[in-house]
Amino acid sequence: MGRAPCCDKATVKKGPWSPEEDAMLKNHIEEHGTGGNWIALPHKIGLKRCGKSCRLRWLNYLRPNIKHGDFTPEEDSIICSLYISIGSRWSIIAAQLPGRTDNDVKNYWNTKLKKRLLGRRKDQRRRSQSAAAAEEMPASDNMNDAGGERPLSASAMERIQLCMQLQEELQNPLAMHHNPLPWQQNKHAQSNHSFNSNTTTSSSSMNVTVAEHGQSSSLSDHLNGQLESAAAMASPSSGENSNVVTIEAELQELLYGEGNQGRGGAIDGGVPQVDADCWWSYDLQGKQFPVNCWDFTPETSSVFQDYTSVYDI
DNA sequence: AACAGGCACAACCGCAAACCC
DNA sequence: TGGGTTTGCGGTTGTGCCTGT
Repeated sequence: MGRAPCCDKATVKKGPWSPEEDAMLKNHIEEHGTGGNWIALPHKIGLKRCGKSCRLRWLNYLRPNIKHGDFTPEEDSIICSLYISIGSRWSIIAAQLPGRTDNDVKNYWNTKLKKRLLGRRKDQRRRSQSAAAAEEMPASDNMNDAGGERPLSASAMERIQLCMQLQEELQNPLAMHHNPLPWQQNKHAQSNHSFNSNTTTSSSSMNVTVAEHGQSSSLSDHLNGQLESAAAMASPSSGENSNVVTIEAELQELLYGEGNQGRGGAIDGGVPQVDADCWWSYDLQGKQFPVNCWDFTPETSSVFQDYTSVYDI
């Protein structure tokens, strides 16, 4: 017995929405609301669409106040800083951008921002192919004794890579001249951004504060230490698991860690940083957002080793 | 001019959480 | 409290347009 389908796939229409379908859905929702049941809605108005499809169409396209078109540098900055902080929590990131949907933000990140930040489009393909080839190698070639471990998620890999690049930029600010990070393009913006979620999650009391600060060596030094350790870990002479776990713990602590809350996981040197005492506070009607949301778990350590090798760390 | 590959965006899929009875 | 249903989310895919060769 599998999971029951949410709709009858045989009779449900798929693919792009026609203007007529849009009009039907929009008119109905504007007049009657969703009725609290997306599954029943298409049947009610005679649309041959899955309820989920209707919901998505409404939220991402038909809903009032949806903003289409180019993202502003401020929005770029918000997306980048939040992505580095919390990863691919697109709905949360989108909640900080009035009129933007999670799908919009996700697409924008995947097609533009990511490439702009990483700045290694061509190179990346070659490397990811190498990584893919490496994944296909027998477990004994590719994994440590633990075996059968899950690979890092793509977003975790990206965040590692972004942190790596960030570290490089902090070491050599001039290197950013040709490919500045969005927040660096925006040097003259106000020194503090305070975002309040008041859009799609209007009941949310989530607050994220991102500030720009002057250059400081603390994070740069700290990152240096982490990355040197990572390089040492990746070298053939130091493949012990205990080292790997230590690196992970330190990296995690540096970026998100419990013991680090006093300094708020701050990122200095012109990079948006989250507010000190509670670098990422999230309280949605009493629900606490997990602080350590980077899926960089001890069980992924061997893959981290692979990563450091593939990316020439 | 024709073709191939890249890119951007919309839409779909499957899973897990939330909700309801 | 447990099971079924619905919703929300993130990842992935499909498709049309653009660009380079």
